[in-house]
Amino acid sequence: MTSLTHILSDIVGEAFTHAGLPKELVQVRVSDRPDLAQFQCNGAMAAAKQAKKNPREIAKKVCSALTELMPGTFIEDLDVDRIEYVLNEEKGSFSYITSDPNALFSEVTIAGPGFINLNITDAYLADYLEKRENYGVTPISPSEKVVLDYGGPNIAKAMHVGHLRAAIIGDSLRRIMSYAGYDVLGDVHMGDWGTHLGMLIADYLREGEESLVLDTDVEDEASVAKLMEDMGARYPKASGAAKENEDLKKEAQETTVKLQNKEQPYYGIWEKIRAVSVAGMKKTYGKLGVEFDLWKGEADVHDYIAPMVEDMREKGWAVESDGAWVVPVASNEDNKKIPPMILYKRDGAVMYGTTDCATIVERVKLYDPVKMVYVVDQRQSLHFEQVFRAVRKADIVNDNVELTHAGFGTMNGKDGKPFKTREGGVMRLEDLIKMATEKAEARLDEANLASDMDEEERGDVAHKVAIAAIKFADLQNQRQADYVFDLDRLTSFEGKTGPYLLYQAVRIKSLLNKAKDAGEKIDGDLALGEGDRDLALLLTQFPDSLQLSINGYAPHHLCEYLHKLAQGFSSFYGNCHILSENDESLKQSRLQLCQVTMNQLEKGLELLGILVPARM
RNA sequence: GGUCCCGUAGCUCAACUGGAUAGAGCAUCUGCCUUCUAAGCAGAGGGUUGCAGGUUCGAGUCCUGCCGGGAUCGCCA
Repeated sequence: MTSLTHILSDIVGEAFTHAGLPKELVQVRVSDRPDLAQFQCNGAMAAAKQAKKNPREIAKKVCSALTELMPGTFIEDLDVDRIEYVLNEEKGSFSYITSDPNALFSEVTIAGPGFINLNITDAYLADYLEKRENYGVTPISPSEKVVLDYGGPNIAKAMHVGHLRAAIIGDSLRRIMSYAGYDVLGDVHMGDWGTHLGMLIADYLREGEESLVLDTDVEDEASVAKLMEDMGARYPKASGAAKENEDLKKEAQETTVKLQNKEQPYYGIWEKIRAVSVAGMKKTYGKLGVEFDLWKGEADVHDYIAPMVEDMREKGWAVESDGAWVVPVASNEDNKKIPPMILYKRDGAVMYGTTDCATIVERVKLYDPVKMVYVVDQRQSLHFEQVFRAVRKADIVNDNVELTHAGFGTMNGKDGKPFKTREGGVMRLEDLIKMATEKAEARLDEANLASDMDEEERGDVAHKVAIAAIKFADLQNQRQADYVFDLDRLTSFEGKTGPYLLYQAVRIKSLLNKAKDAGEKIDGDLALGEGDRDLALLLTQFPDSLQLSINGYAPHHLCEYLHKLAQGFSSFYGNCHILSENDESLKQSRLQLCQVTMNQLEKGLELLGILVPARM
């Protein structure tokens, strides 16, 4: 990224080197005291700590070095001692101020225990914004292959709100990383090979109702929905029965083993169940606007399992234990108990750890990624710890490949317990989207905004608003922490919400359209004044928010930034004349600022998986 | 019981990994639609960051001990 803070960090870093200080300590960032400065660098204090010296003295040396490095930046050479004497009374700290329009810094100040505060000139700020391509986002080079795993819905089950977070966070990370130059493959990685299917297939066969499955037409939406409905009702019944009855449980386990051995008729029924489920899943993910590059499942790696386990046995990594085949992954250095990872259960069936390992085998073979990232519920952290240890132990991946479980917190209800509907069940994703869409439609009608829209546009706008509300409400939360699922919040359109961001983008669109209708070209230079500076400064922070999001697999940083930007624009919009501005060059400059803001908002929202309607 | 995570405004959440005066939204209150979309703007009130110590120029953030909540601990995923 060549964000403004990176450029400033490089410059101040040079000054550090010049002053004989380690430049790694330099990280210029947006000041958290905007009343004092635009940017700050805390490196002098860190350097002082290392060298056991006075941080203000260090900061002075850095400022002197800055002057030497950038003659012309300052009106005259920085005589630190004199300036301190001169300006001390004025500002309570010493600083250097220039009015040179070609300068980069307009003010450099040392404050408090040793903060180096930096202000840049409006001219440099304008120049930066005009010349930066992609808003300062520079794609990594060379590109790196990344596999992102963020699906995980089980086939034969309706998708519910529990699948929301993985989908939304993962899809956003896919978009963000892709934009930042990574070669990303998003994999839905469905649960299609587990015991729940043995249970379900056994139930169909016992009841003699397998034709319900086999006669379903994958092409026909109603037919698909009907089977999904049937399976959705059947599974809890079968699962409950198996818990009560040992024979049924055994039957389900045996069926699972037969299925995993691809025996008929089990495998044939399964194939149909999977095809139907995928059709249903694609529809739901489609409504959410969540996309995948790979529609793979656990079953797809089945053929990798036997050779993988064989290899592990030969090399002694896999051992027999209580009738099962396991990989011991505990280590002496552990201060916690890590159970061995089970490859084959006593009954011969595989577990999801087995398929997860085999999936890594396949991913290495087919894609050879440098990162594999799992966006999966935090509660599975032990599982991933086991899997990662097992594949490293067995040399399936080498040490420079990153394996990350980017876990997310549980979605709780208002009572602090995992979210349940009033009926005690889980809320379906389809129902959630429907509720939000209806609410958005009502809002359109209420504001009389849709009166001149046709039915299609009205539906499209309502859908975009609904998805924006749901996604933004989720994405703005820090990934790791549990959070409260609040239907009112998820379908709220005011305040810090997705629709608020859409609204700001739409207002700019509308304004720019008006400008174009009036014959404006929107290609003028930026000439920043008092009213424009805050917005312009905000616009430089986009790449930083992306970088933070990538580093932490945490899209909420981007959300935070976009919300600030939208607020900044809204404030600008309320306080400044744009189309009605009499000063022609100022008008042009402001239109330009609007254009950049709009582009960035729209791009940023797109990276969150949110689309902006033409109007709302 | 072992291990791990969490505790920030009435509520829901941030705080760029140790920085300055802890920020947003909702809710409450006060203004603003006769100029570009009021899904908006300007402003007010609201905090002992669970408690008690410690580390240092400096702690919501790090270390210790409590209190409270949650997750997880071999044949489910």
